[in-house]
Amino acid sequence: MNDIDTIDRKILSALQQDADQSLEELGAKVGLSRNACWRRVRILQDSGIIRKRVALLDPQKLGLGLSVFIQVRTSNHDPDWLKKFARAVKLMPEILGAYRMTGDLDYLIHARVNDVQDYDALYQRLIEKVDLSDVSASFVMEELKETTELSL
Amino acid sequence: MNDIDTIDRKILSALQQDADQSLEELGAKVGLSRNACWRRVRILQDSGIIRKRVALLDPQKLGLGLSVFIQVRTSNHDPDWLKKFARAVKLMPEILGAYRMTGDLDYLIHARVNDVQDYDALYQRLIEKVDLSDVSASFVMEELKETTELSL
DNA sequence: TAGATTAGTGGGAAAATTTCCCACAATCAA
DNA sequence: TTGATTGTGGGAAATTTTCCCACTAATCTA
Repeated sequence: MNDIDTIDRKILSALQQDADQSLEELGAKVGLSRNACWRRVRILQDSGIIRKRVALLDPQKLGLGLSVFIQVRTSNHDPDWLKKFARAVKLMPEILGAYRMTGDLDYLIHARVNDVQDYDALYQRLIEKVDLSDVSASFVMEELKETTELSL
Repeated sequence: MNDIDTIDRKILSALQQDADQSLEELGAKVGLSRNACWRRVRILQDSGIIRKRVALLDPQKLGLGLSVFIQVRTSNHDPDWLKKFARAVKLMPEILGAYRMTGDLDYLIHARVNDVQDYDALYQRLIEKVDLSDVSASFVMEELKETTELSL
């Protein structure tokens, strides 16, 4: 319920970068004792501001070196179609993000695959599950930035 | 160096969902003893397949409810421009991703801000740092899927 | 201003967890 | 059959978490 202050922001920032620190370390970093720090972290977790802690893997090393954004336009706009589309998207693990957008494109999908062949396979699987009138892909040539850290 | 087997994949999958489990728990989940599991996790970390562990925060609760994709075209293609653009993008914490793309758009930026006003502020800051000939934004109306979990 | 409330501090400590080591068993390839 | 790999379980020191408590400093409220 309560608002976040500067120290909380420091804690969150540190944990966004590395969730493996001990409370001792984290406390030192934000200028708080182990105990005071622990209490704040617990509150941040209970409030849901810290959603969870996860491991981030290296896409290259797992053969997912190709990042692709897929722009989707559809003529079909009934709610049933959307439900089916959402389900399909959730079941395909190569798809990391899927968004309904403003503007001229209807949906934007972010996926990670190994290569163009795999992209094509993904594309085929997708259009066989839901009908899409207009699909176009742009591949990522260079990743200038990619982070999970939110601005605080 | 070595290849990843089914058990490794199970470990990675579990840690992508929740990095807070004890080795005991994790071992039970993947059908391994605490010790065997610990050894594998250490190897996965040392090999860099597990890049790091981080806390994921709730964007809504932090006043970052608006997700936006910014399509950028530029007439300027000299390497100096790119360097400046990359630096600008890295310094702006609202920008979560920035990619050089194939296709008709040159760059794609993913950002999170509070509202349209804040988007505009971000836009102003961006174009004052680097000159962009053609910028257009699409806002996310609905998040069908958003995950950091890579397909294994 | 006095009193109450809200943090923070440091000490303490049980419990849990991590991070190894070891001996031994099972499997597989040379 | 031997050696290499990888598992198991036991053990245990070291570290960390997760509280409690008493006390203090700062702040806000009546």
